[in-house]
Amino acid sequence: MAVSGQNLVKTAPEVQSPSRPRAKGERTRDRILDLAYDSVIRKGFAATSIEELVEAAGITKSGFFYHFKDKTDLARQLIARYTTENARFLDDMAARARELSDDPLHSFLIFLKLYAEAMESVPDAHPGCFVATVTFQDQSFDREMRRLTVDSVIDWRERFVGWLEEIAEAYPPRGKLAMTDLADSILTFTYGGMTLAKVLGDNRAISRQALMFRETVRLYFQPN
Amino acid sequence: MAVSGQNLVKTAPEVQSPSRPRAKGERTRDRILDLAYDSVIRKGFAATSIEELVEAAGITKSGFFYHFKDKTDLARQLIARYTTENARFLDDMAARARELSDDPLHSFLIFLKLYAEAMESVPDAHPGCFVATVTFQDQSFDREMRRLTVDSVIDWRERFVGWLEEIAEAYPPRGKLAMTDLADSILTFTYGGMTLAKVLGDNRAISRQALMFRETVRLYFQPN
DNA sequence: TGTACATCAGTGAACGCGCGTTCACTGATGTAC
DNA sequence: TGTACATCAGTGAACGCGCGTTCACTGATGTAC
Repeated sequence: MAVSGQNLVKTAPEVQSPSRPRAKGERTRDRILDLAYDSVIRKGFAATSIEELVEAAGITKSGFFYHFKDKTDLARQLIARYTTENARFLDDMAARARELSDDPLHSFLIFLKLYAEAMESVPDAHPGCFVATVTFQDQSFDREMRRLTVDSVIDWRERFVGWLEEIAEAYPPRGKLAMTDLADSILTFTYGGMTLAKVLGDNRAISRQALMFRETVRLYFQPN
Repeated sequence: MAVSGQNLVKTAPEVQSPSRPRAKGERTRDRILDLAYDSVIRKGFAATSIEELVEAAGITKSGFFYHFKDKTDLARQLIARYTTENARFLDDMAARARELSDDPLHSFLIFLKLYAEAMESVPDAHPGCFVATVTFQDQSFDREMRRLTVDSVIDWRERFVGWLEEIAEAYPPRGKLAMTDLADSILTFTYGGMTLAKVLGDNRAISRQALMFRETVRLYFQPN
């Protein structure tokens, strides 16, 4: 209980004495990151002002600059934090799905079901949403940040491709689709579903698309 | 040749004497809209400054305010123009596809092929990209503008739903997917493909996803 | 156990710059008589 | 055919406000001896 209840995200590489109660400054910084996350999801990074963040966090503007070198540094830390969190999110889900079935196709279908459920309850809370929002909106980010997001996307694409190839070996596919394109579909319906959700004000758009893709996979690999 | 070679987009409801050479002011305004379109696609609306637009257009900032009441008015005119253009774009494509086959499924597959081709050559030039970018990025837009985009999205969703239902009547579908979800997929892979294209720097992302969806449709309705 | 110093986590005031917006004014073109 | 006036399509200068950033300073907590 001492350690496990703590914050899930650990950005700073400071490793010493992990059981010690977290410093005050670290909590403030995390609070700012939380607030920034919400605001960026809703309005984008450029429209998120430092002023509104510090007001909500209950400190002054100069307090912000104690924790972050400049606004770009905030972006950097946000991206680092949420690419990590996104990886863990998908990782956990994939692991659970794999546990529930030894068959690659079945576990993949379970994974998509879990994914759809997660998207239905709190679509905005999905850390991938943050990554999508940011990459979509800001060209002003430097190479380092772009690499972080690109790497995380490519990383996941490859893991899905591997999974799909495993499936294709056990279940001969009906068509000649490239597994890469199939894997990309997961990213595509997530990002596209977010947009649709925003446009239509329909929170369930992502999960509906997830279930649709699930049907596609099922039909594509299922023996007649 | 006199009329047909003119600008395709007609925003102003001024109908009198259409064969008269266009006024100087109208050309300037259109030039600004063109420049704004490119910039919004690349950087978003908030990051598009009036200053850069007028410099590129070769006029002064006050000249801008002769043509547009304020910056919001620019957004309004852009949205009006590109929802119209997007409708025409899809309309033409659907009509051509329908001409090439009487069968609803076949013509739909042709439509998706044409769509994929169009996305491959110039993905950014697709007016739908503008609509997506704008709705995704700016919450600050007023009800009138949101309605314009929402209406155009819903309008197209319904047309696709109708088409798909027509197909489902002729070709009994393999599963129990809602036609609405299938229709939404077209929007989803377009928007999601744009994001993917931006993240990976891969222009062909949308067309690859379009062809994947085409396979899905083919498999879903094709008699065994 | 007390004192000296260092670090932490900020405060408060000011600055400067970009950017949207306004306002008075202007040369060129169009229209009425 | 010329004159008077109106509209078009802008110019140029100035304003104000938000917002990111800086800088000198400060109370509280931690550490060395």
